[in-house]
Amino acid sequence: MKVKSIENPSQEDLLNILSEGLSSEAIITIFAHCRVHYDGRAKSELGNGDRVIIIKPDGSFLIHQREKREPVNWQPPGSRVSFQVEEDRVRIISVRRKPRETLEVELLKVYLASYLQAEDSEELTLMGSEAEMRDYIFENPEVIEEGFKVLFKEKPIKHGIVDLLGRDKDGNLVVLELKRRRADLHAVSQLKRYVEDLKEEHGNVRGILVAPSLTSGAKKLLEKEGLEFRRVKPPKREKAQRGKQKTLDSF
Amino acid sequence: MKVKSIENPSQEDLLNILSEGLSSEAIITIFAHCRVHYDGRAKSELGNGDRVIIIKPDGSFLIHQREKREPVNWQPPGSRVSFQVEEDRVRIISVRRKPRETLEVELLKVYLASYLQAEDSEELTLMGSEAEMRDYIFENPEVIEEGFKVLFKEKPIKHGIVDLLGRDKDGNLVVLELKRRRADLHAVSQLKRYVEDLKEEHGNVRGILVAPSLTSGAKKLLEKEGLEFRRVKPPKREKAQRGKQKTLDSF
DNA sequence: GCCTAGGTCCCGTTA
DNA sequence: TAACGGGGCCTAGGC
Repeated sequence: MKVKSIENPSQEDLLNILSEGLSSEAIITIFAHCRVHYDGRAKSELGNGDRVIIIKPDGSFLIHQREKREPVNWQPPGSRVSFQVEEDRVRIISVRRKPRETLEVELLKVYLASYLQAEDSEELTLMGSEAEMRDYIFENPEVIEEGFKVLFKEKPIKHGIVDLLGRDKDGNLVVLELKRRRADLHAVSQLKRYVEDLKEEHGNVRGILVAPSLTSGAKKLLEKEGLEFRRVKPPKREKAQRGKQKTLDSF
Repeated sequence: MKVKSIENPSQEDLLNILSEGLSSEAIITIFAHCRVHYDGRAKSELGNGDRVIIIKPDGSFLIHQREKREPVNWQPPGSRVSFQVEEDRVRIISVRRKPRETLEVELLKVYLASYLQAEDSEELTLMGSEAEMRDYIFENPEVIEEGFKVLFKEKPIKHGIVDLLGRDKDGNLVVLELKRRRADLHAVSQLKRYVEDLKEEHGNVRGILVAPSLTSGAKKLLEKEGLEFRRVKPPKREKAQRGKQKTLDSF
């Protein structure tokens, strides 16, 4: 039986769903009027209301209100679930170690208890990421400028990791910072950090921000710092297997 | 009737749940074997598998696999849901405008269709945020150092917005960058940007990173740049109503 | 485990 | 609306 659900379950029904769901590695979903307490990296309280609660077999724990994409409270994968039974109510507790965090849901009224023994071996294939942009430029360095050659992908330097490092036709070192979406002040600061880092050991170093567009503030700071911009949109292409080759030569 | 659920629903049952759920502003939850297509800021494909699908009345749309805290596919609040009926299957489509994004779920087999007319007026109260840290320092500037005085909270400068701006006992301008958790390279770059910005118009400017700890790389860069560190942990205290007072004086 | 950085980030706030 | 920065961010990839 792949799925099980009980509307307005008795306490016994609820405990059965929870035990069976947990032991069979199912995804458990509960509709309930509840209250939530969290303490860990931060601390929170949520008063009584109707929510959707999801417990996954990897320990992920989600509590959703009727709005927003984000769960109002949660626990990340690896957390351990248990439950406490009191006279008239059930408490679900999830504990994470390192950092220590506890999430406690007090179930005041359960409208629906259910689980699904999900079989799913598929993984998402995503197109249009920064990683694809990087591979695209690696293979087509001329989209940056004529004569540009890539030396390194994901190259660790003194303070950080550069997306792409290469040389222009005049032999200058060139740092590329890629953004899949509109680049902001943060992106410029990041690029500036890399350029200053490399300038300490090499002569002239150019920094180019590569993105579909720039925020107004990013443009101002970029120009003030003598950095450059190239407009490139992330390609939405099927990805072939990407080789791990990272270096062409010492520089 | 606050909740409704049907196991292994017929196509008619399923369409009823969807229509009723959407029109009554309920949270809809479906257990289904499905396939998913997304196109928008990026593009993705997800092959057949069992998932939990949640549709909220604000347009939020979540598709969860059996692992991870994050939905494998989603649509943010404000998206518009519709469905298409074919001979043997139902397709749920969610469209967002600005940017244009579409999410399409092909339901191959539905194990459970349900909705909850959730009533919930409670909001989360969170303790231990950076905002609380800021207020704490604003009220207790001596935790930074003896003689330190705050001038501005959340002060916009030329390139960015400074968390706290003040003066030390010698009259030097002091920029504080706060982090509620261990500060990294990014935080140092951010602080450096603010300090360089203010140095252009004021004489000596000190930059202090205020956080519970530092990453190794952040420490190295901080020292190299002549910036400082103060160890402060975010307070987990109940928040009173926070005044909006931001400035004490021109500087 | 720590560090570094991306994300279809989401989200709130402000000009 | 765009811009800016926080987040209990989460997640992936190195080391």
